[in-house]
Amino acid sequence: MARVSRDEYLDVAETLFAERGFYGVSIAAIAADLGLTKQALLHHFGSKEKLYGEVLKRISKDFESIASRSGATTNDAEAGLRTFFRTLRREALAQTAQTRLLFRELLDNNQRAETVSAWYLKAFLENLIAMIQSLPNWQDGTMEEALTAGYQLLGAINYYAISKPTLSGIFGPTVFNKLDDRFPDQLEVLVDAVIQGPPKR
Amino acid sequence: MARVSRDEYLDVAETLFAERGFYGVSIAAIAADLGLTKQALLHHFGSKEKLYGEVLKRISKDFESIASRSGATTNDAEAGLRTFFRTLRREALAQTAQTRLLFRELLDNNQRAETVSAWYLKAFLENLIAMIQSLPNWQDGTMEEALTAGYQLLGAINYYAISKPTLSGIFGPTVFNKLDDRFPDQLEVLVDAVIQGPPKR
DNA sequence: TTTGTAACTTACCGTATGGTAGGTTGTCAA
DNA sequence: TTGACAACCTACCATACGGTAAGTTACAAA
Repeated sequence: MARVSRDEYLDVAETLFAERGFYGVSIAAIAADLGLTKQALLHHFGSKEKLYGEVLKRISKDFESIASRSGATTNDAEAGLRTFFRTLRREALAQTAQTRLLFRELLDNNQRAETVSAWYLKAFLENLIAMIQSLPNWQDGTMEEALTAGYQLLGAINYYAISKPTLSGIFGPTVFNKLDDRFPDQLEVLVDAVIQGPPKR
Repeated sequence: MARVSRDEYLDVAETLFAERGFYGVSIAAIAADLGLTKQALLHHFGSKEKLYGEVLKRISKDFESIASRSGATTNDAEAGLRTFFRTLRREALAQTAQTRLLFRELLDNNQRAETVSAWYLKAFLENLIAMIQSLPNWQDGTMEEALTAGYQLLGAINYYAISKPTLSGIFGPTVFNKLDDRFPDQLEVLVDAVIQGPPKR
């Protein structure tokens, strides 16, 4: 693999899959974006499904490194969690193609079996659970409560990350920029609320 | 339109579009699920795009009625907001096909222009902004801050609503049921945090 | 009893798709 | 200098797709 690097192939494929979904993109379209014929792509990756799988694998690796970089470094659990979600938000907004693609994966899941992303997601979520349960106020919180709390924050971040085109379309780019500006502080409010501990019964 | 009712057509189309996306479903597949040929579908709806549009229109109507039913009935803003999100959560989990389809719409948006959903979404979000800004502690909060806060809560709810297959797959249905059980209380924690007012600067 | 019409059907058609077969070309180690 | 191989290419194929055309059937109003 030489004239065009492997990462370039995957970059283009990732962007297009993220934008239009697996069925919405033809290998010919991806190849055309690279200035190649579709047979070049098939030569390198064997099939469309395998190419898609490679894209997912790479995202999975990227995510692992983000998770490990931002988590567990400090022994102050509260600060660690705050940093974790701050990093996650930054990354989700910076890598929108990846975020979109993972969303599609979440939506399709049941269809294309043997989902690559499920495996890394499991590790990711287990790490998140551990971080929350190590908070001072969460000592008697169950694992399910911790996951629920963490997952709600993930949703808040990711949902917003994929909504840029829609929100910009509805309210205009000026308003959207202000949203971007306010987002971190508002997120901090929710993270703080989680840090207070699980809901009382 | 008689032997099969219009709503049945739309039910099946909605389910399949939600499950596999616009490009992932053929009109022949939808027709087969109804025990018809694809030409019957084309006869009624003209084209695949128009059928899809009809599905979106119906969802849009459903959502409007939910929004109007659950909002603004009371003059206690706090209680109103709590009810609003509680209803939203219940509805998102009950109508997963609709939730999934709207998610896909959010992801595709830029592609198929003239998005039907954007219009109803605008009204929906403006209503949400108004509800938050009418909270006692939000009197000096900007519209962008209110939207950010509301959108984060929407994200928390919707993201979870489409994650059932994945979470069940990763942690098993038993754990997932516990999550379902804990979700409302944890959501209340976040709603409470929002009710406290916008983040201080 | 006829006539109109809605709800379908079978028979096609052009196009796009994923994938195969079999070259051609450039590079680089032996 | 040659041989091998990776990185492409053109040509082709079977299938599936969205959509059109031209019926057929059932039924209800005139």
